[in-house]
Amino acid sequence: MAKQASIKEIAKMAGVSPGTVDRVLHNRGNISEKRRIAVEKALEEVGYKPNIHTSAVSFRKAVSIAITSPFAYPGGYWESVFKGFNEALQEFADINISCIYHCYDQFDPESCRDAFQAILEDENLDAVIIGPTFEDLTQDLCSRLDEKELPYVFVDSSIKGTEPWAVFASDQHVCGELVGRLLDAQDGGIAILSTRRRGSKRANNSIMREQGLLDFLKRNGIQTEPKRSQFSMTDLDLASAEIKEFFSKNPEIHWVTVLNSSGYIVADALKALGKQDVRIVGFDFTSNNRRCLEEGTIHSLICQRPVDLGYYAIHYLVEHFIYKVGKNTKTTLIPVDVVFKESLSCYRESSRYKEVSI
Amino acid sequence: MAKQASIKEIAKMAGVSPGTVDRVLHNRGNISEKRRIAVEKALEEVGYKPNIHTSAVSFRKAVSIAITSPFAYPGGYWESVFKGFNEALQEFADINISCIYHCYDQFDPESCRDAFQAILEDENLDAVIIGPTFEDLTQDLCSRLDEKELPYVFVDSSIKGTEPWAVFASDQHVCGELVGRLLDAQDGGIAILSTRRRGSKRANNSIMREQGLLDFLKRNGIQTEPKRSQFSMTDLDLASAEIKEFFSKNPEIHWVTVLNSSGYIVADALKALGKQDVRIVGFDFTSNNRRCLEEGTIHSLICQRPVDLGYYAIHYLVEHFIYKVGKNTKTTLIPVDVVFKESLSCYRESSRYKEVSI
DNA sequence: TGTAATTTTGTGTACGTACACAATTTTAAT
DNA sequence: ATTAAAATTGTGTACGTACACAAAATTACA
Repeated sequence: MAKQASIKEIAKMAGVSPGTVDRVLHNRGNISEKRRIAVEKALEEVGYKPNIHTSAVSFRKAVSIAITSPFAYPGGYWESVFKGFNEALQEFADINISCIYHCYDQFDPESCRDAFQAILEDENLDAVIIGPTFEDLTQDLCSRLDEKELPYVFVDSSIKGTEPWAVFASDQHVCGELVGRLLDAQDGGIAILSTRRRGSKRANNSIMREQGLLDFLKRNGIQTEPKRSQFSMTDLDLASAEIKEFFSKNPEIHWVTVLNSSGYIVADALKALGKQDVRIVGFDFTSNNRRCLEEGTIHSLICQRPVDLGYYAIHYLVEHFIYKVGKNTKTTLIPVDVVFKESLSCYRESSRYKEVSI
Repeated sequence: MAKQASIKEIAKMAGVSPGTVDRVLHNRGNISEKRRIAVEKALEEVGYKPNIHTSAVSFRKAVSIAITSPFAYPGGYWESVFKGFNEALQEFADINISCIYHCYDQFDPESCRDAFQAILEDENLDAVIIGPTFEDLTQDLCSRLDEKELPYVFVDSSIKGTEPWAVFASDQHVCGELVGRLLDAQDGGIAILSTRRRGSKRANNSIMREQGLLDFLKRNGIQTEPKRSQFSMTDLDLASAEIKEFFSKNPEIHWVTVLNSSGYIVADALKALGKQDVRIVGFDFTSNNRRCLEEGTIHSLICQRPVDLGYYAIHYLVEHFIYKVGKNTKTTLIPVDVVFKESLSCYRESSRYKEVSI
């Protein structure tokens, strides 16, 4: 644990003043070639790293971050992402950060357009966090942000044709393969049930999950195509009827997955029918899914650590503001968890673990 | 995001000097009742929280931490814990921390005694991190540390009859239940294989895991007791022979668990035999187990996030030194992960996620 | 060569906390 | 009431970085 060299020491080594070192560090220009090289040599020599604490102390600017994502419903996926935002903001309570939320209805492109417009009209922003849904709208937003040279990061998924500063997301193909592993199904008995979309395109995550599942089945010698069906996600009675009809028409189905957070709707419908010979693998640690896991009507949940997505997005931006690091696009792959009834009690959906009194 | 009040502002509110506020904050004494109450009222009123960054900057003491645990073998469990120590130390590179390792042979009480003795003789320590094995020796060490008023924390498991400042561990009973869930076995075909111990008592973690598994089986109506057998963990040829004999004598066994990190030994033995009709559920993301998961000879691994154990232990101590928080024993329950072949690629054994260039 | 403009470099202060030390007030003892 | 001792309170400086501003050096131009 050798003590870190300070700017002062670097200055002494290079035979310049601390101010000059600072100019090199922050590319502030107005510096002679000779000294710049001397300073860079000294920095290199001792492997200089700024002291995060004093950097943070000296960082007196206020930071304004806009956040746009689908609306966060209580107990839902995006609420967890928001929880992550707040956890990070709490950790950075010493720094003056203001977040402005511009949420949209993930089934209504118009509401998304409005949200993005509001962001583009805000002249006071330092960065944007995007939980994307509509590809074209998001591409448009991003190219405008590029013009304004405003950094933006994606959470949950990324959109092609954009230049984000960072992406925080899980590998959805792996999620799909895990579905296959967890269903542990025999040939011919598998169904993929999904929520009916009103007009809008199918979510990219869900497409990649399906591909992962199909690849798994192929690799493991399961030939029969999974059966597919849809159910309503707005009218629960209708959904229940649709699900009932599907299973009465397809009694050979014993393994089911729903590739978004709506697995609980199928679980509840089957529970009402008293049908217990179907294994359901669902997605996301939402309150409804949690309940079904507890009840035993959902076999397992594939979870994406949404809290971490939010936490790391804020963390990344703040660190980059403090350190004044330039753009260097990175994708952070967040691990995927498998949660069973048995591990419900110890699964903590927090970027920092909870403490328990003993 | 209301700006945090500073000590100066608190002082103004209470009509005292900043030094007086500091004395209240750190219980330095020598303060009149009247002012103490005034300051406490002001602190309460604004919900004062120290600025972690300036606290860290002002913290100029050197900290010395002793770490005692079983030896860390390459690719093994404790190596990951050590990785966590180093990750935290890197994060706190600004602070002058020195760690002294006193590792012992987890099968040799004498070596443990020596390690503990060395810790007790070190007059320069500020805290101790203990990865415990031998109950009686650890109890003895802890009571000596209590006498010296040295803080100590446990990682991996805790020892009863001690007064640690913190514990970082996973719920082993849950781990055992997960084994049951993952084996997904039928009555009568289950075996618990374990490594033969030379003299020493059985590890507490392993006992609790077994209890969790038995509880799961009972709850799920599996009546037959699992078969048990032991194999050598030092002589791999002997182990292989023992495992071969067990399975030839018990052909009905199709579901096997090894309740410590040695699952790969069984997996390799069965692979050599060409026996593929046995599902193995193992423990810990060690390099050997990882390989077997990849090969498909181990079905799934229950993993304890050892990196997090190390990371949080250091983190806890440093934060407590900086904040000068008093003893307030807490147990932090680290979640348990289930890793399959499919999720191998995205499982990151790090407290801070890795970045990937896109 | 002298002067102004420009570039380069150095200096000083702020951030909020911790703590040593100085200054002041209170208490005790005569 | 006086003085010493003790208790209380206030002041000042350090930590390492960031950045505004002052100072110095260099260049441009007459």
